Amino acid sequence: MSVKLRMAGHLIRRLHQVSTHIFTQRMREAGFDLTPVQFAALESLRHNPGTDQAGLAQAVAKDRATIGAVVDRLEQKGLIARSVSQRDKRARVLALTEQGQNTIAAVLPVVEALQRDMLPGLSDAEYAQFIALASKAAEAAETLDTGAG
Amino acid sequence: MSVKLRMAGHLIRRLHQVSTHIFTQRMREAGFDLTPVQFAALESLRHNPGTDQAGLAQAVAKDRATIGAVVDRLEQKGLIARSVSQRDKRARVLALTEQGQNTIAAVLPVVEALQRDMLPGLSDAEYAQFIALASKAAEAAETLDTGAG
DNA sequence: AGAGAAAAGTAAGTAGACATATCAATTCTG
DNA sequence: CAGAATTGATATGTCTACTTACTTTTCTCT
Repeated sequence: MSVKLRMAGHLIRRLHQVSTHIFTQRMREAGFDLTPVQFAALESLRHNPGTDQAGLAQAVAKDRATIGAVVDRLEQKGLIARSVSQRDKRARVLALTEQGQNTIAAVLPVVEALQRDMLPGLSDAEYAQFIALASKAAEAAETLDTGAG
Repeated sequence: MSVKLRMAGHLIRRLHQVSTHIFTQRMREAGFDLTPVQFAALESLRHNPGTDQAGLAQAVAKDRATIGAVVDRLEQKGLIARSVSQRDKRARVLALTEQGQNTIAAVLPVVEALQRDMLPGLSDAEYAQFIALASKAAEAAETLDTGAG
């Protein structure tokens, strides 16, 4: 067994790559042009309309600069609206447009359906276990303040 | 429980982020300037000197274009040597320089030591289980030809 | 041997990801 | 209330990552 197959970091990078690949592929097949992060942003705004970019960044665990660029593209696609906040002129209030709402509604089942395929070769029990372990680790990391801020 | 916490893709992205963050941080603390992928490339070349860029790309599961850029930077840092292959003038033969060998030797224990911290909040048994499940999924994905080629 | 397919590397373009610095606005503190 | 610290957003730079297109070289098959 090579070194890389023992390395948590390498395995995680590999899984990340696979999941991104599957996401992009299925999305294109379904006739949509959304990246994983763009989807995450839309999904987050669906539940929390009216947040600003910093809030969105925190919600999807990315930094402000990254989310700024993501928001630019989503705005250009007409999926979200960006406006200056009244109470804080620094902040940009975000919300889904009608087209954005339609898109997320249409796309959600596709995304739910592909989750399972991101971890091929695992039984249902193993899949559930993986999700449980990953959740536990991710939450612990969040507590340790490790990651994007 | 929010949607994103059920989503395999989101969890994997989050773990990827945490692992990259820890890697970069510890590396810098140890006085080195190596990214995860640069490390993976060096580690691969240590075991397989004389491969070309396409071979390296396959070994670390990235595409040729990405590895080309990574190799550029490693060459500039003086860690690897790149030369035109005699038997195939298209190919670039790669090998660690002496500095590259010293670097990977010095860095390996640091990297081994931080693997565990990439998955915080997991017991030793859970960590082992995660590695096993991730390996299984990654290998299955490889078989399905999903990912970079 | 010669034509066509395949492969190695590179270039250009897009997107994510983050650090750092900067600017403007807001909040905290003395 | 004035100055300081903080925060929201953006700009810049670096690195990863992949696609598509292109050149050069090699391989294959007739």
